[in-house]
Amino acid sequence: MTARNYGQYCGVVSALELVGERWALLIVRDLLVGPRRYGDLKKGLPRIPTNILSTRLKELQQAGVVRRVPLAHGLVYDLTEYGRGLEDVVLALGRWGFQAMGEQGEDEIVTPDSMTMAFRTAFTPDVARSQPATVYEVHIGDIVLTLSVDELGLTVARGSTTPGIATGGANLVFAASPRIHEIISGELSPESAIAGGTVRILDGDAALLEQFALAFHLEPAPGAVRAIAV
Amino acid sequence: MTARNYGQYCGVVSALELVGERWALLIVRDLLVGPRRYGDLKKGLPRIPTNILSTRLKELQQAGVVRRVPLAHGLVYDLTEYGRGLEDVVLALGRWGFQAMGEQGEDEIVTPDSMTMAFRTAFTPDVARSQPATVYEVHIGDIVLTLSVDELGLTVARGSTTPGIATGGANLVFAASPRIHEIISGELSPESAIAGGTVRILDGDAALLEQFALAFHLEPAPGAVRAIAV
DNA sequence: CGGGATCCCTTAGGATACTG
DNA sequence: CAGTATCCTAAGGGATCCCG
Repeated sequence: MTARNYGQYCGVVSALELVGERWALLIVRDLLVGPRRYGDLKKGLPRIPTNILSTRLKELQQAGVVRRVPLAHGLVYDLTEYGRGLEDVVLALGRWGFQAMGEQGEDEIVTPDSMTMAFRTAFTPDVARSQPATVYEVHIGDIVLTLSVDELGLTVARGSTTPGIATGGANLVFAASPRIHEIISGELSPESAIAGGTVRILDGDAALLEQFALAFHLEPAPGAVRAIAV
Repeated sequence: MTARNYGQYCGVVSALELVGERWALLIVRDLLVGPRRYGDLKKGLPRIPTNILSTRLKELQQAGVVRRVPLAHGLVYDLTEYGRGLEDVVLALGRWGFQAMGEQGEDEIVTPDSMTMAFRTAFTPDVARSQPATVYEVHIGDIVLTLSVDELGLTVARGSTTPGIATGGANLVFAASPRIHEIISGELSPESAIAGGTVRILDGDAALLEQFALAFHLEPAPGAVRAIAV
């Protein structure tokens, strides 16, 4: 344990000693969406070995980042207020990492929680404030997220808000491939996304996709590496 | 290599695959201060094994984060523009980790580069804008940093700007222990810091320490864990 | 079935020595 | 000074098993 300390009196080092181990920040990423059971976390991070998930959760508890909350039956893990302070870190990482995502790999999955945090990352409140309040229902594979944008900001909920009638709550319902990435980066315009089949409008006003592209936008950094050599 | 991939199409994952390995972000932290030679990096990160430093630098180059720059004699490592985009990540980590720093440990060192980034983290431009332009010269152990604050922001330089006459450039010159941490967190007021010996005014107007404490401030988060059990 | 604990094996990473 | 080359420990990966 002594050998694995960085040995510096520094904020960055303190942070890395608490959440710098493998998988730790991905657990935090999912918990930023909401409290999760052990099994939820495992489902959201399929490649994590169960012993690692177990030890990370213990470490995060000891660090005061995560808390076990007993439930009616079972229990959930939840971020403490202190742990919630990691949102800035996760969003900053997501923003920077967005540039290097490139195309979706064969073995790369997309999860509801990672998509939720991705939309939170891409959301630009300043732009959204000048828009009318809008509800988007986005389908990506079998993931359904409802994005509610208003002057207060963004709320992401899992599933459709109106399970019966599609247009009950959402102003725009659309299905997208993970190439929605290119809409958010601005590489693909909303029109050509619809034309090219990346986006399929299921209900509502297709013109709202323009508004969506403005509210959810991440500038690609110059010099970003698109393809990592393997 | 396949086993060490997180296997998710997600910005946070992409970022962690590029800079999430041990020591990587600390190398980036130091390079954010300026280009550094291999030996400089080693000096700034005394606990890093040389083979790890070597492989990290190669990985960071391949990721497009770091670039080798040949010099008149020798060479330096420098961040690419893309790598410089990690500043937000490092500052967010530093801000969050600041809460958990507590007292300086026996085996914990402070380096010029980590202090430089710490001041950049604690700097609050909004407050500083309402202050007159000021130059602080801070001595911490044998580290000397010159902090120039004006309406454009903060510039941190190593050493004294005026090697001959102490007051030539700096409005306030003071020596501080690493407990300067408590001034930045607000736990220790400037007056009591001087009274208690945490800060020793070497030159200039002692009242400027109040202004310093306002310009460099990090709010401690509630629920932060101060002492990590070992 | 949720919530882990245990096992074994591979490999990253720590310590040190050595070289162009 | 700027890195390789070793050797070795311990963290992480993968599968399986356990317990209420």
